[in-house]
Amino acid sequence: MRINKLTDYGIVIAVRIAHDEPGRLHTAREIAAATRVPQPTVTRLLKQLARSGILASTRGASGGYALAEPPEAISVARMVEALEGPIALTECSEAICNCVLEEDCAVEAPWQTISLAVRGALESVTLADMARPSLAPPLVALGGVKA
Amino acid sequence: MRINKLTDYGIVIAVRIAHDEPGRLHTAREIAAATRVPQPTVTRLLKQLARSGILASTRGASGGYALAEPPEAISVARMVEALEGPIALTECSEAICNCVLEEDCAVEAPWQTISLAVRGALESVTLADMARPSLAPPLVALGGVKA
DNA sequence: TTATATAGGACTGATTTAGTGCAAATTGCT
DNA sequence: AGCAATTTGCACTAAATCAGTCCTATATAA
Repeated sequence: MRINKLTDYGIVIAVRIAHDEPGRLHTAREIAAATRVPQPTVTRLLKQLARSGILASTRGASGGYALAEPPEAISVARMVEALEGPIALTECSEAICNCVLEEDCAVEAPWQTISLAVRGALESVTLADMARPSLAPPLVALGGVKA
Repeated sequence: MRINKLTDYGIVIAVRIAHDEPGRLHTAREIAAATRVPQPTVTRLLKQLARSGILASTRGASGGYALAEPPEAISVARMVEALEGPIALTECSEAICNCVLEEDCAVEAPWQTISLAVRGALESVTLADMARPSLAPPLVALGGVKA
């Protein structure tokens, strides 16, 4: 029930970029220094975020990375999916359930529902929300989702 | 972004017990045979569920396990917490954030909010819901939790 | 042409997870 | 009393995943 540490780092990195003025390029080295995440790891995460269209990369000298979209348009769900694949809490919540448990396993459908709800939670928080945590986050009083 | 396979098994096991008439005792061997989860693993999970008060155990010959409460009273969140500890998506969503990233890391608060929302989703589905998946689950149309 | 970046992949060590095994305690039955 | 079935608790091992590193190729500015 945890996201990867790498995913966590990736989001911290994206937040770091979102913090700065839009459009400005950030190099892997600069971000590594600022966030204290080891540089090779930063490099890898930046590549991955760029490949999935969240960051825009500019190659060559004086190149770097910038957000490909405004931070309000980038949800946490999207970043998680970019960094660690589709959000599925169990094997059975994926498209093809090939677990070997009892046939009337019966747990599949509820898990898909739960995954959807979790995904909704991650969907409703954006990079912009993460970048300014002093303000009240949008989900404040949300303890349950029943109602 | 996955729950442990063991947690998944644990829930399948609990559902299996919930399926049967209430109060009837189930041995580890019987459940292993029914669910196809290896018996030593079943044993361990049953112990863990019993220790956290979700199952009631009876020792000795003709002993076994039964639900300690009606299935409607046991949420998925509770089972997840019993089997793999508190629900915290990142280190920073825990009580004490001792990550070594930048000081103005700024990601802590939003993560706590997200964790809370995820917890809400897991809270709103009970063992009873898992046990009868043919009926429409309660969260059906829930795509986002913003409103 | 050179220095600075990203792009992509392969590789390694560490940590976690899944699964196993064994000795002790408890209870029912004969 | 003794035996068989069952839970309890801990320790151990093998496998998978994760975090982190390194190297080579490609692109661009000066």
